Amino acid sequence: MRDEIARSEPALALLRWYDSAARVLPWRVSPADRAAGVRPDPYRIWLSEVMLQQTTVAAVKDYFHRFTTRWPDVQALAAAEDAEVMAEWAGLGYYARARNLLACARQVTELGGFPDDAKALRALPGIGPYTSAAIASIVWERQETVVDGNVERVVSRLFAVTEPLPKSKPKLTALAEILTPAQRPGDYAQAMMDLGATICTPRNPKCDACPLSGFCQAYAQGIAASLPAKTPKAAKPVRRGIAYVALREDGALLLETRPPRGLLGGTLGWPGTEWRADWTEPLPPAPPLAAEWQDLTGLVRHTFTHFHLELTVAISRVAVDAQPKTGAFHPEFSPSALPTVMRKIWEHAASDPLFAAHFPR
DNA sequence: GAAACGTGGCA
DNA sequence: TTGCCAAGTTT
Repeated sequence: MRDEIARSEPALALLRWYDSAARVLPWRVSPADRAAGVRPDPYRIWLSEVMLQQTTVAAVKDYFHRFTTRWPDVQALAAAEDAEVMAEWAGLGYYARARNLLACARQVTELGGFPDDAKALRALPGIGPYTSAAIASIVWERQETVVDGNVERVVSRLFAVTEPLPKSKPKLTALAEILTPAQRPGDYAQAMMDLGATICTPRNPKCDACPLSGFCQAYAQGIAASLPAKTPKAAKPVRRGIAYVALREDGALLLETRPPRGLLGGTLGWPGTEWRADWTEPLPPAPPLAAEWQDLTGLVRHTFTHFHLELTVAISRVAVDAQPKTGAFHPEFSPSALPTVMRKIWEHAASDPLFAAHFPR
């Protein structure tokens, strides 16, 4: 029991800090409102947590607003078309999240609501160890421990864990679980993440302003900024390919929905060659229809998680009766419905005189 | 366990 | 310009 109390000291200090310093976020219930009995909306917490996976708060905010405006509850989202959700997600990245989001919404609707424990949440598509703990603690006040990048950083510093990630992950998780209080586990989880985002930052941590500095072994040793250590990542290879942008005489553009799995799975894009690292000169063309293709000067560059991409863009204007081998002509087209790499290709093509008349900038 | 999976901001 | 980093999950 004495150990329990001792362990809870950092948690209590953190919660005191959170009560006065909690960030205001569109999906969050303030600590004061939470204390008054306001329960967060599981739909909004779930949606925000999925959007926030490997993604900054700044990048998420507009998407969260558009999603909740268009689909105010999980039943509305469950009834949406796949293509509508993919288009609304376009630009946010990690598109498996959008596919799993919709699958999850449909399962939850079938179940009649979100499960109220971590294990059942964990069984849903797109919900892993982190997200299940986040929803269970924040929404349902379960004593579950969230372990995200923030928590890994905070805990590795508190206990001066010098072993590099990802090998140290089990140790960090165990330490984080010890810290988690039985009271206010949801506010505690959010406080840990706020602390990591605003005070215990990756670079130049603000230890002078940290409510936990008195408990922090890395601070005491003067090594906070160097933690957590991480195993170096492999260098990114370069892949190359050709993208084809066909403009029909009536203004329609040739697009295809990519296969439902893998890179950019289920998103809209321009037809093209494969993106290969073992390219030969010149790259064998693979146009989606027979036409006079004009190679644009310059390259479209884009970097994914594990490779750099350099694309040549070929454009053509085709007759209204043109029959593509792949994809379909879209009379209505918005660049915002494209993932970023495809939007870059569009920007490149639209700047060419052949297209510029149709799409004044 | 390792690799695949996006994007934008920052030093 | 380049590499690191952000509220991870799936296979």
